Amino acid sequence: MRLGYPCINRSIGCTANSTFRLASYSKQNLLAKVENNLNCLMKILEYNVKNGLFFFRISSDLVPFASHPICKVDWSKHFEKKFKAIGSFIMKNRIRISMHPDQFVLINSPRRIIVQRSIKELEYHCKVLDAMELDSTAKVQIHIGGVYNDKEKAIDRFITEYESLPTSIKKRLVIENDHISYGLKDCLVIHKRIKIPVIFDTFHHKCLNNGESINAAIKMAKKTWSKKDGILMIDYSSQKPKAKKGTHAEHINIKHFKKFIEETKNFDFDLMLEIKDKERSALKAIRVLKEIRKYNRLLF
DNA sequence: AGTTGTCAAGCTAGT
DNA sequence: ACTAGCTTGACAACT
Repeated sequence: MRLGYPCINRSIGCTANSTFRLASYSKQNLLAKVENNLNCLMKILEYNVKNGLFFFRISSDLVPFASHPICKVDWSKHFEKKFKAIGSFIMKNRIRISMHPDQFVLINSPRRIIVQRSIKELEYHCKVLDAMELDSTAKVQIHIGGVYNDKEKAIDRFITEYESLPTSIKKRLVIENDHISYGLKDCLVIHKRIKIPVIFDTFHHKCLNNGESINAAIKMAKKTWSKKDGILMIDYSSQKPKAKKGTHAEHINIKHFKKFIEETKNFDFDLMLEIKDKERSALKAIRVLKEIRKYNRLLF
Protein backbone atom coordinates (compact mmCIF):
# COMPACT_ATOMS: atom_id res chain seq x y z
CA MET A 1 0.00 0.00 0.00
CA ARG A 2 1.00 3.55 -0.73
CA LEU A 3 -0.68 6.46 1.01
CA GLY A 4 -1.12 9.99 -0.23
CA TYR A 5 -3.12 13.20 -0.45
CA PRO A 6 -4.39 15.38 -3.31
CA CYS A 7 -2.86 18.36 -5.07
CA ILE A 8 -1.82 20.73 -2.31
CA ASN A 9 0.85 20.72 0.37
CA ARG A 10 0.39 23.28 3.11
CA SER A 11 3.73 22.79 4.87
CA ILE A 12 6.35 23.78 2.36
CA GLY A 13 5.03 27.21 1.35
CA CYS A 14 4.90 26.44 -2.34
CA THR A 15 2.02 25.26 -4.52
CA ALA A 16 1.90 23.46 -7.85
CA ASN A 17 -1.51 24.87 -8.75
CA SER A 18 -0.79 28.55 -9.06
CA THR A 19 -2.87 30.20 -11.77
CA PHE A 20 -4.03 33.58 -13.10
CA ARG A 21 -7.10 35.14 -14.67
CA LEU A 22 -8.02 34.42 -18.25
CA ALA A 23 -8.17 38.19 -18.78
CA SER A 24 -4.47 38.45 -17.96
CA TYR A 25 -3.44 35.59 -20.21
CA SER A 26 -0.13 35.96 -21.99
CA LYS A 27 2.53 33.54 -23.12
CA GLN A 28 4.89 35.03 -20.59
CA ASN A 29 2.39 34.67 -17.75
CA LEU A 30 1.68 31.10 -18.70
CA LEU A 31 5.32 30.06 -18.90
CA ALA A 32 6.10 31.75 -15.58
CA LYS A 33 3.26 29.92 -13.83
CA VAL A 34 4.06 26.54 -15.32
CA GLU A 35 7.71 26.90 -14.38
CA ASN A 36 6.73 27.78 -10.82
CA ASN A 37 4.25 24.90 -10.66
CA LEU A 38 6.69 22.32 -11.95
CA ASN A 39 9.37 23.46 -9.52
CA CYS A 40 6.91 23.25 -6.65
CA LEU A 41 5.62 19.88 -7.75
CA MET A 42 9.16 18.54 -7.51
CA LYS A 43 9.54 20.01 -4.01
CA ILE A 44 6.25 18.50 -2.89
CA LEU A 45 7.23 15.08 -4.22
CA GLU A 46 10.58 15.31 -2.42
CA TYR A 47 8.78 16.24 0.80
CA ASN A 48 6.41 13.32 0.29
CA VAL A 49 9.19 10.79 -0.22
CA LYS A 50 10.98 12.01 2.91
CA ASN A 51 7.76 11.56 4.85
CA GLY A 52 6.71 8.16 3.54
CA LEU A 53 3.92 9.44 1.30
CA PHE A 54 4.12 7.60 -2.01
CA PHE A 55 0.80 8.45 -3.62
CA PHE A 56 0.06 11.91 -4.99
CA ARG A 57 -2.62 13.58 -7.07
CA ILE A 58 -1.25 16.25 -9.38
CA SER A 59 -3.42 19.37 -9.58
CA SER A 60 -5.39 20.03 -12.76
CA ASP A 61 -4.11 23.62 -12.56
CA LEU A 62 -0.51 22.55 -13.20
CA VAL A 63 -0.75 24.13 -16.66
CA PRO A 64 -3.42 26.86 -16.48
CA PHE A 65 -5.76 27.09 -19.51
CA ALA A 66 -3.96 24.20 -21.19
CA SER A 67 -7.15 23.03 -22.91
CA HIS A 68 -8.50 26.51 -23.61
CA PRO A 69 -8.41 27.76 -27.23
CA ILE A 70 -6.42 30.76 -26.02
CA CYS A 71 -3.42 28.58 -25.23
CA LYS A 72 -1.12 28.19 -28.20
CA VAL A 73 2.06 27.49 -26.28
CA ASP A 74 3.70 24.09 -26.70
CA TRP A 75 4.27 23.79 -22.95
CA SER A 76 5.21 20.12 -22.97
CA LYS A 77 8.02 20.82 -25.43
CA HIS A 78 9.09 24.03 -23.66
CA PHE A 79 9.42 22.22 -20.31
CA GLU A 80 10.39 18.84 -21.72
CA LYS A 81 13.42 18.47 -19.43
CA LYS A 82 11.54 19.43 -16.29
CA PHE A 83 8.70 17.02 -17.04
CA LYS A 84 11.19 14.23 -17.64
CA ALA A 85 13.11 15.03 -14.45
CA ILE A 86 9.91 14.91 -12.40
CA GLY A 87 8.89 11.70 -14.15
CA SER A 88 12.18 10.00 -13.42
CA PHE A 89 11.98 11.06 -9.76
CA ILE A 90 8.50 9.54 -9.63
CA MET A 91 9.64 6.29 -11.22
CA LYS A 92 12.82 6.06 -9.17
CA ASN A 93 10.84 6.36 -5.95
CA ARG A 94 7.91 4.27 -7.22
CA ILE A 95 5.42 7.01 -6.49
CA ARG A 96 1.84 6.37 -7.64
CA ILE A 97 0.27 9.26 -9.50
CA SER A 98 -3.30 10.24 -10.22
CA MET A 99 -5.04 13.27 -11.67
CA HIS A 100 -8.68 14.24 -11.28
CA PRO A 101 -10.13 16.61 -13.90
CA ASP A 102 -12.74 19.07 -12.71
CA GLN A 103 -16.49 18.65 -12.50
CA PHE A 104 -16.83 20.23 -15.95
CA VAL A 105 -15.43 17.17 -17.62
CA LEU A 106 -18.50 15.24 -18.79
CA ILE A 107 -18.17 12.93 -21.75
CA ASN A 108 -21.81 11.85 -21.42
CA SER A 109 -23.35 15.29 -21.82
CA PRO A 110 -26.08 15.54 -24.47
CA ARG A 111 -24.44 18.83 -25.48
CA ARG A 112 -21.71 18.18 -28.04
CA ILE A 113 -19.67 21.26 -27.11
CA ILE A 114 -19.33 20.07 -23.52
CA VAL A 115 -18.14 16.65 -24.66
CA GLN A 116 -15.61 18.27 -26.99
CA ARG A 117 -14.26 20.54 -24.26
CA SER A 118 -14.11 17.56 -21.94
CA ILE A 119 -12.05 15.53 -24.38
CA LYS A 120 -9.64 18.46 -24.76
CA GLU A 121 -9.29 18.55 -20.98
CA LEU A 122 -8.67 14.80 -20.82
CA GLU A 123 -6.04 15.15 -23.55
CA TYR A 124 -4.31 17.80 -21.47
CA HIS A 125 -4.22 15.61 -18.34
CA CYS A 126 -2.84 12.64 -20.25
CA LYS A 127 -0.27 14.86 -21.97
CA VAL A 128 1.11 15.88 -18.56
CA LEU A 129 1.57 12.24 -17.56
CA ASP A 130 2.96 11.37 -20.99
CA ALA A 131 5.46 14.25 -20.77
CA MET A 132 6.68 12.70 -17.51
CA GLU A 133 6.95 9.40 -19.39
CA LEU A 134 4.85 7.60 -16.78
CA ASP A 135 3.39 4.20 -17.57
CA SER A 136 -0.30 3.27 -17.66
CA THR A 137 -0.50 2.87 -13.87
CA ALA A 138 -0.66 6.69 -13.65
CA LYS A 139 -4.38 7.36 -13.86
CA VAL A 140 -6.84 10.11 -14.73
CA GLN A 141 -10.06 9.70 -12.77
CA ILE A 142 -13.49 11.10 -13.58
CA HIS A 143 -17.06 10.48 -12.52
CA ILE A 144 -19.58 9.16 -15.03
CA GLY A 145 -21.24 12.57 -15.28
CA GLY A 146 -24.79 13.85 -15.28
CA VAL A 147 -28.00 11.82 -15.40
CA TYR A 148 -30.03 14.20 -17.59
CA ASN A 149 -33.30 12.58 -16.49
CA ASP A 150 -32.45 9.31 -18.21
CA LYS A 151 -29.69 7.29 -16.61
CA GLU A 152 -29.70 4.45 -19.10
CA LYS A 153 -29.24 6.78 -22.03
CA ALA A 154 -26.62 8.76 -20.11
CA ILE A 155 -24.66 5.55 -19.48
CA ASP A 156 -24.97 4.57 -23.13
CA ARG A 157 -23.60 7.95 -24.16
CA PHE A 158 -20.69 7.53 -21.75
CA ILE A 159 -19.83 4.18 -23.29
CA THR A 160 -20.12 5.39 -26.87
CA GLU A 161 -17.89 8.38 -26.17
CA TYR A 162 -15.38 6.28 -24.25
CA GLU A 163 -15.03 3.86 -27.13
CA SER A 164 -14.13 6.61 -29.56
CA LEU A 165 -11.46 8.18 -27.33
CA PRO A 166 -7.83 7.95 -28.43
CA THR A 167 -5.75 5.17 -26.85
CA SER A 168 -3.60 7.74 -25.07
CA ILE A 169 -6.65 8.67 -22.97
CA LYS A 170 -8.20 5.22 -22.71
CA LYS A 171 -5.06 3.73 -21.19
CA ARG A 172 -5.23 6.19 -18.27
CA LEU A 173 -8.92 6.88 -17.78
CA VAL A 174 -10.67 5.34 -14.79
CA ILE A 175 -14.12 5.95 -13.31
CA GLU A 176 -15.03 6.66 -9.73
CA ASN A 177 -18.33 6.15 -7.90
CA ASP A 178 -19.94 9.46 -6.92
CA HIS A 179 -22.19 10.35 -4.00
CA ILE A 180 -25.40 11.38 -5.74
CA SER A 181 -25.85 9.82 -9.18
CA TYR A 182 -23.65 6.88 -10.08
CA GLY A 183 -22.79 4.42 -7.33
CA LEU A 184 -20.33 1.53 -7.38
CA LYS A 185 -22.94 -0.75 -8.97
CA ASP A 186 -23.33 1.62 -11.94
CA CYS A 187 -19.56 1.81 -12.35
CA LEU A 188 -19.31 -1.98 -12.34
CA VAL A 189 -22.04 -2.28 -14.98
CA ILE A 190 -20.05 0.12 -17.16
CA HIS A 191 -16.84 -1.76 -16.46
CA LYS A 192 -18.48 -4.96 -17.64
CA ARG A 193 -19.19 -3.35 -20.99
CA ILE A 194 -15.92 -1.48 -21.66
CA LYS A 195 -13.41 -2.87 -19.11
CA ILE A 196 -12.55 0.52 -17.64
CA PRO A 197 -11.05 0.25 -14.11
CA VAL A 198 -13.15 1.49 -11.19
CA ILE A 199 -11.71 3.64 -8.39
CA PHE A 200 -13.52 3.01 -5.16
CA ASP A 201 -14.41 6.08 -3.10
CA THR A 202 -15.32 4.99 0.43
CA PHE A 203 -17.02 8.24 1.41
CA HIS A 204 -19.14 8.45 -1.73
CA HIS A 205 -20.06 4.83 -1.18
CA LYS A 206 -21.32 5.65 2.27
CA CYS A 207 -23.54 8.37 0.77
CA LEU A 208 -24.77 6.23 -2.15
CA ASN A 209 -24.70 2.43 -2.29
CA ASN A 210 -26.66 -0.73 -2.86
CA GLY A 211 -25.92 -2.26 0.50
CA GLU A 212 -22.49 -3.65 -0.37
CA SER A 213 -20.15 -3.94 2.60
CA ILE A 214 -16.78 -2.19 2.35
CA ASN A 215 -15.09 -5.54 1.92
CA ALA A 216 -17.45 -6.72 -0.81
CA ALA A 217 -17.14 -3.36 -2.55
CA ILE A 218 -13.34 -3.41 -2.53
CA LYS A 219 -13.27 -6.98 -3.73
CA MET A 220 -15.40 -6.07 -6.74
CA ALA A 221 -13.57 -2.84 -7.52
CA LYS A 222 -10.18 -4.58 -7.26
CA LYS A 223 -11.17 -7.05 -9.96
CA THR A 224 -11.59 -4.21 -12.45
CA TRP A 225 -7.83 -3.38 -12.33
CA SER A 226 -5.55 -5.36 -14.59
CA LYS A 227 -1.80 -5.65 -14.27
CA LYS A 228 -1.09 -2.75 -16.67
CA ASP A 229 -3.38 -0.52 -14.55
CA GLY A 230 -1.49 -1.17 -11.32
CA ILE A 231 -3.14 -1.98 -8.02
CA LEU A 232 -6.54 -0.63 -7.06
CA MET A 233 -6.76 3.03 -6.07
CA ILE A 234 -9.10 3.96 -3.23
CA ASP A 235 -10.20 7.46 -2.25
CA TYR A 236 -10.88 7.78 1.45
CA SER A 237 -12.64 10.48 3.41
CA SER A 238 -15.18 10.94 6.17
CA GLN A 239 -18.13 13.25 6.74
CA LYS A 240 -17.41 16.71 8.12
CA PRO A 241 -19.33 16.82 11.41
CA LYS A 242 -22.55 18.84 11.32
CA ALA A 243 -22.01 19.85 7.67
CA LYS A 244 -24.17 18.98 4.67
CA LYS A 245 -24.09 15.31 3.70
CA GLY A 246 -21.22 14.72 1.33
CA THR A 247 -18.90 17.40 2.72
CA HIS A 248 -15.36 16.19 3.26
CA ALA A 249 -13.84 16.34 6.73
CA GLU A 250 -11.35 19.03 7.70
CA HIS A 251 -9.20 16.65 9.75
CA ILE A 252 -8.77 12.94 9.75
CA ASN A 253 -11.03 11.08 12.16
CA ILE A 254 -8.51 8.64 13.60
CA LYS A 255 -11.09 6.30 15.04
CA HIS A 256 -12.93 6.10 11.70
CA PHE A 257 -9.67 5.62 9.83
CA LYS A 258 -8.45 2.86 12.15
CA LYS A 259 -11.70 1.02 11.67
CA PHE A 260 -11.37 1.29 7.89
CA ILE A 261 -7.80 0.01 7.95
CA GLU A 262 -8.71 -2.90 10.24
CA GLU A 263 -11.63 -3.81 8.00
CA THR A 264 -9.56 -3.82 4.83
CA LYS A 265 -6.32 -5.38 6.05
CA ASN A 266 -6.63 -8.33 3.69
CA PHE A 267 -6.40 -6.10 0.60
CA ASP A 268 -3.56 -4.23 -1.00
CA PHE A 269 -4.38 -0.91 -2.64
CA ASP A 270 -3.10 2.66 -2.93
CA LEU A 271 -4.97 5.04 -0.67
CA MET A 272 -5.74 8.71 -1.35
CA LEU A 273 -6.83 10.70 1.69
CA GLU A 274 -9.29 13.33 0.57
CA ILE A 275 -9.12 15.38 3.71
CA LYS A 276 -9.01 19.15 3.67
CA ASP A 277 -5.90 19.61 5.76
CA LYS A 278 -3.87 17.49 3.38
CA GLU A 279 -0.46 16.23 4.43
CA ARG A 280 -1.17 16.95 8.07
CA SER A 281 -3.82 14.24 8.15
CA ALA A 282 -1.79 12.04 5.84
CA LEU A 283 1.12 12.05 8.30
CA LYS A 284 -1.24 11.04 11.09
CA ALA A 285 -2.61 8.28 8.90
CA ILE A 286 0.90 6.96 8.28
CA ARG A 287 1.35 6.53 12.02
CA VAL A 288 -1.86 4.52 12.20
CA LEU A 289 -0.74 2.36 9.28
CA LYS A 290 2.61 1.66 10.88
CA GLU A 291 0.79 0.53 13.99
CA ILE A 292 -1.77 -1.68 12.31
CA ARG A 293 -0.39 -2.75 8.97
CA LYS A 294 3.33 -2.55 9.60
CA TYR A 295 3.29 -0.05 6.74
CA ASN A 296 6.38 -0.45 4.70
CA ARG A 297 6.21 0.40 1.06
CA LEU A 298 9.30 -1.67 0.32
CA LEU A 299 7.17 -4.77 0.86
CA PHE A 300 5.22 -4.00 -2.27
C1' DA B 1 -1.17 43.92 5.14
C1' DG B 2 -5.49 42.37 5.21
C1' DT B 3 -10.14 41.86 3.11
C1' DT B 4 -13.34 40.65 -0.38
C1' DG B 5 -15.62 39.95 -4.88
C1' DT B 6 -14.59 37.08 -8.56
C1' DC B 7 -12.85 33.49 -11.42
C1' DA B 8 -13.35 28.91 -18.24
C1' DA B 9 -15.97 25.25 -17.94
C1' DG B 10 -21.58 21.50 -15.33
C1' DC B 11 -24.61 19.12 -12.62
C1' DT B 12 -27.41 17.90 -8.54
C1' DA B 13 -29.73 18.45 -4.24
C1' DG B 14 -31.20 21.40 -0.81
C1' DT B 15 -33.21 25.72 0.58
C1' DA C 1 -34.51 31.24 -8.03
C1' DC C 2 -30.47 30.62 -5.83
C1' DT C 3 -26.51 28.35 -3.58
C1' DA C 4 -23.17 24.80 -1.79
C1' DG C 5 -20.49 21.28 -2.98
C1' DC C 6 -17.54 18.87 -5.93
C1' DT C 7 -10.44 16.37 -5.95
C1' DT C 8 -8.12 21.49 -4.52
C1' DG C 9 -8.98 28.18 -3.18
C1' DA C 10 -6.21 31.52 -5.46
C1' DC C 11 -6.24 35.97 -7.94
C1' DA C 12 -6.54 40.71 -8.11
C1' DA C 13 -8.44 44.84 -6.84
C1' DC C 14 -9.68 47.12 -3.13
C1' DT C 15 -9.40 49.24 1.73
